Amino acid sequence: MTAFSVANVSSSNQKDYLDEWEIAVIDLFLNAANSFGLPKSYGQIYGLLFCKNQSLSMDEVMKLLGISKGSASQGLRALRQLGAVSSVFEPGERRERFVAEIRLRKLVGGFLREQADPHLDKGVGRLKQIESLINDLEDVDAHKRGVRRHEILSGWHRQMSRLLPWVKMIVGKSDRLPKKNSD
Amino acid sequence: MTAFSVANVSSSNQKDYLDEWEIAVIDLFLNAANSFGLPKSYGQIYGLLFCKNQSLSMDEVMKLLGISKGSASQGLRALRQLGAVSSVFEPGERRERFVAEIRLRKLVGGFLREQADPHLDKGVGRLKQIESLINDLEDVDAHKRGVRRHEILSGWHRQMSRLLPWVKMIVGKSDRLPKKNSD
DNA sequence: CACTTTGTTCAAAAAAACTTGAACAAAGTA
DNA sequence: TACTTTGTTCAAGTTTTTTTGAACAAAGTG
Repeated sequence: MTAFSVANVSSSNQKDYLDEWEIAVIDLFLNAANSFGLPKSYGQIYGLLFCKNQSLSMDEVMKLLGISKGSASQGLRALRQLGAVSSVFEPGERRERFVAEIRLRKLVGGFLREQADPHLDKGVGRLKQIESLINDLEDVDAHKRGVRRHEILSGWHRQMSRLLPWVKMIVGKSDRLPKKNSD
Repeated sequence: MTAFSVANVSSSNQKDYLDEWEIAVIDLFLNAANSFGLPKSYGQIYGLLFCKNQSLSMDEVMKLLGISKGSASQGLRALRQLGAVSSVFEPGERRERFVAEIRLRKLVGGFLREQADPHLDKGVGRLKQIESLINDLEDVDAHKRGVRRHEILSGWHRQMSRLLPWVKMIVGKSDRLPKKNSD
């Protein structure tokens, strides 16, 4: 399981199996993706790229993780959209290759931009719609209750909007560790 | 749809249908629950309680939302566990009644406590396991790569741990709006 | 052009998550 | 004790989400 891992190298200087620790890391990201509401395969793909210190092609991702073409294609696209993965074109290589973004600030920023911001934006419209429904109420007490609820929701909305910039800010501080020689 | 809503009051001084704005608010929370990774029915239940200015029994929740006993029971339990709902016993009433927690600070705090904290805690163990797998590596370069990855993950873990207290703090500021007379 | 490689799409299959309701438990009442 | 009300549990059913893989498109090559 440990020992000289010399055999089993493919033509592209790349093992065709995963080390135990890599499997553990991939599983970590699988779970993380899950709890962020992303498909497991996205987590697996990100985890795999995170482990490697060189770019991988979609084909290699498929084979190493044992997932289908469709999953790999869609997962890589979504991860790129989130800013969690970027594609590189090695000179003289025809196919696209992928690397993981490892700056937490970028990962969090991308996630918030793609997931949180749209929700807050939709929230504005929803609140307006609710407000107008409440204004149609004729019963005075019912109206007052509605107005109060709308105020609370608006307050929450404002607070969440104020929170996000802070999150991006705080996560940004002291991101990378002091760079070691490796990589 | 608007007009004098006087008829249709049940024995407990409680309408047995929902106003349009209430339906809209419930739908808002349904969507919100969804994007926080909670079942839709939890969002509906919370939304319903949020709209009302008096406590509701499980039975009323079931009937107003048209959901099953099982969903209502499980949803209310989970929401109470999250601190989003609390139960009250009206004097002389035999059954439990429920009210929504509307302080954002409490809601966020409960969510983080129940969802984020456990993940961070599990993370500690996972990181240790990964570390030990990496220490088993014999190849020097593979080991260095592993160590580097472990360092990165540990850094992320530390950052997320630092972030949570800030979130609770920031959301706490200027929570409630200046209290109006209603309610 | 014919052929290969690379990547996308999407309908159908599989898996996961959620909801239901009947059986059960607990506790109050007569 | 027998009956009622209130609430829980969980296997089975339903819905939603995710994955698969075959068909297709795009682009390079000889």
